[in-house]
Amino acid sequence: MRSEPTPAPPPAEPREGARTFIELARRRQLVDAAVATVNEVGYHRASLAEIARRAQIAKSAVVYYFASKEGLLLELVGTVFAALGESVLAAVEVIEEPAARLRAYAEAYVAHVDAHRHAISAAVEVAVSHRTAEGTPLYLINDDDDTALLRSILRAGMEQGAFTEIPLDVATGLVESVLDRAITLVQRDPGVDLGELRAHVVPYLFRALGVDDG
Amino acid sequence: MRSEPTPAPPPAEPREGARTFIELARRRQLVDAAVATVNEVGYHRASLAEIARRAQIAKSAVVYYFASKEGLLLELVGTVFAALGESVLAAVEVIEEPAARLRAYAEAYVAHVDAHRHAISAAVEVAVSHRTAEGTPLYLINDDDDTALLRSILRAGMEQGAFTEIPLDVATGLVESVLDRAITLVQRDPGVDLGELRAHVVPYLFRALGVDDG
Amino acid sequence: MRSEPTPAPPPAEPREGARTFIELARRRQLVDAAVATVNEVGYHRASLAEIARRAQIAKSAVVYYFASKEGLLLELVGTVFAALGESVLAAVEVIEEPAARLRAYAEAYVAHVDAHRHAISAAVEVAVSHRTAEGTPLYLINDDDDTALLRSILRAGMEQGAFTEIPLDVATGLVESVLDRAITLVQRDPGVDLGELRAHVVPYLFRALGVDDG
Amino acid sequence: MRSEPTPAPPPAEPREGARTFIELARRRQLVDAAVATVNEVGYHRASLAEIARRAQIAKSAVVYYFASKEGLLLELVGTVFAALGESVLAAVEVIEEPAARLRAYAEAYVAHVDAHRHAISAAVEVAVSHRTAEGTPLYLINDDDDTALLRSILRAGMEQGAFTEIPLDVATGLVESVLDRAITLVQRDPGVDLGELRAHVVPYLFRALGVDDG
DNA sequence: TATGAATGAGATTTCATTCAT
DNA sequence: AATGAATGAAATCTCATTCAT
Repeated sequence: MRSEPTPAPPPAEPREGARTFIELARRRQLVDAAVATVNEVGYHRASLAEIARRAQIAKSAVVYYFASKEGLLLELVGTVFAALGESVLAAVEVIEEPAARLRAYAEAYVAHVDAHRHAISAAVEVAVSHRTAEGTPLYLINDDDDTALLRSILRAGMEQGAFTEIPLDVATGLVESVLDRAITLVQRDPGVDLGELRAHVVPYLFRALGVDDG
Repeated sequence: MRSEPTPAPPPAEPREGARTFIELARRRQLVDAAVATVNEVGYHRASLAEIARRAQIAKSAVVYYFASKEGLLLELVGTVFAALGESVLAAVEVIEEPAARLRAYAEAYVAHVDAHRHAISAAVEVAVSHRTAEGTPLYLINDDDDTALLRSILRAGMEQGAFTEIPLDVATGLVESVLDRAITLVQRDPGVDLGELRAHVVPYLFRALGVDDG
Repeated sequence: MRSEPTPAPPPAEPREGARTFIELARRRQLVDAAVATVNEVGYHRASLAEIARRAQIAKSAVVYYFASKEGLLLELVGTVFAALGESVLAAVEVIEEPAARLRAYAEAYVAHVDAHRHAISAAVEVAVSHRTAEGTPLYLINDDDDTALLRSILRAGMEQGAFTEIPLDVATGLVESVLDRAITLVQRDPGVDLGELRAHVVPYLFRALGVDDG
Repeated sequence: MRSEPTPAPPPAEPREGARTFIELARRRQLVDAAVATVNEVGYHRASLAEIARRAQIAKSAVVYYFASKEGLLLELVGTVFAALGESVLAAVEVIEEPAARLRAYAEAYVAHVDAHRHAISAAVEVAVSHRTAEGTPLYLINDDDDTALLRSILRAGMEQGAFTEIPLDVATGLVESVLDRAITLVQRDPGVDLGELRAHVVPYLFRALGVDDG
């Protein structure tokens, strides 16, 4: 009988595109539950069952909203780092002068980590631990995007003579490492007080980069 | 009524204490295989089967020598970080002056990471990803020991006025973060050239700590 | 105490009996989608979701119209084989003489398979693969009905001495097997050309049954 | 530490190559259990759990001996059809003349199906129902191999004028279809008596192929 | 000293079905 | 008339560990 196979229209279940209000709420709720789970039991014990239990929902509902566990984890990592990126961008974009931009960047970065420590901790642990089906770790995906802003600040500063000349990659990496100290601390102790770090990190960076902080 | 002279206890099971030569060789072989496995497939796919296959040994032999998978992983992390500690200690202990000691420490640290990148990468991934039965991550175990030497160098430098005054914890953490940039790099790309980093890391640290490097 | 005139019962649920036009259209649409799905991904991956996606309809609508997945599959198999039966019946019923009836039967059968290969392929795969809740395969249901016409032709032919004497069951089965070669071919390759088979199948059957095809 | 990753030696668990006696026994036992399961509940309800239950073994043991459920099924199909192939080959290879070879082929084929009806039924159902990960049905794999012998017999017979001239593909397919009637019968009723079929199938084929069976 | 065999717990994922709207 | 949301059952597979030898 008439059966001309139609070439598979988009799936009827929630994927991409227009999302219901309730769907968005559920997705947010599940990402939150995933953050909590990773923080409490660690990435590799954060099973769907554990996450679903914290969200008070059935395991299969997680798969209903995200196509797979990996889908949920990628959303977690994506949204958390996107938020961090937006924070620093908002702080930096209104400023012109390189040293001031670097200060704004660093302060916004550490402040954001301080304010969103649970989410950041979880996202970093996932990014470090998770591997895609082909074995690629997440931190290898979109590597440049994340550091592009910092790199551009440092480049401008060196070109204008405001910062000591150091190979751009080295400088970017070292500044990033210093800022990531905040992450390391909240990962080790979610209740840690970042006050002292926040007080000293900008002077430390300024000295390291030879900024004349008169 | 302890009168019957109890016969000497049976020779220790391959656990602690006196270890035969062959046993030590096997343990080293297994740690090597674990390092290779973690580097190739990542911590959370580094199963006993995968490790045993690389060691060309039976899965059950791993348990025979280490009692559990966790035993092997702890040994891996322990030996790798002990070796790093020994490298820096050897480099530092013949020197007196704080700035020179810091230079020696930093150079030895990065050189060791450079030379043992596979082992370091694996150990760090395990330390970050693994959790004990109680859920404790490995990087929380013996945390202070690892930084004690660096902390003492920095303390001395500040007391003598060679380094800028910064809260000791903050300073230690920031220096550590900078040095760990080497680890981040080899984790992202096992073939990376650390030359530029090694050339600039000490000047960077010296500036950051206000060392007068005349 | 039946005194209150009970109001007319609500219009029948979309089950049996009078069916609205839209309902019939939906059912046909869903059967078509099921045929396409089975052909594309095979019976045991032809899930409700997959079928509904091809019909551009919600999964739950399938259940709404057919009560269960099995209902849809039974309808698919039923309608497809009914159509085949009608084709051969129409071809045969205007003819009297056994050999001519057999020729008409065979030609109509293979022609129908040729013309409706997608539907036939799917129906056969479902009939072979599906089991009811009690474990009965579908090809065991209504077995005799399908072969009754062929059997009657052969019986008449043998009684009249037009066909070689063979036990009726054996003869019917062997003729059926030969005709089903057409189905096997379209199942293996939906694009196959049945021309050669159609040219040779009747002579082959006539020889096998000893028909004097002068 | 020393970690030159060795390029993954063969797995330590039972795969290919040298097989223990006990391993061979287990594999045979599991194939038998799979045959029984498929016959009793049908292909697509023949789960690992069901198979393991019949073999009185743990589910995971099935995966221990075959790498996956598919591995077991492929072995089932492979061994069953190999045995059928060997039966007919042994019957045919001592004979020269085409008509006699065809008779031997047909009789051996049906006799083997008769004698191994359970295994054949299960293998056919699996071959029809199973799809590989890419969606290919099993009956599309190695299609030619199975019919090569029959085809060569028919070709020789036609070249020598012993059989009616029919396109080789058509002839081979039709003979196969006729012989497969035996399979259809045992699939429909595992206890069926094939006596009548066996008595009439060769004369039927001989007539169909125009063999002068004086 | 070492291993092959076997297992049980748990992980992800699929899916038909239910139900309120 | 139709659907989105949600679920529970079951399926395959992974894996550390145990044990007799």
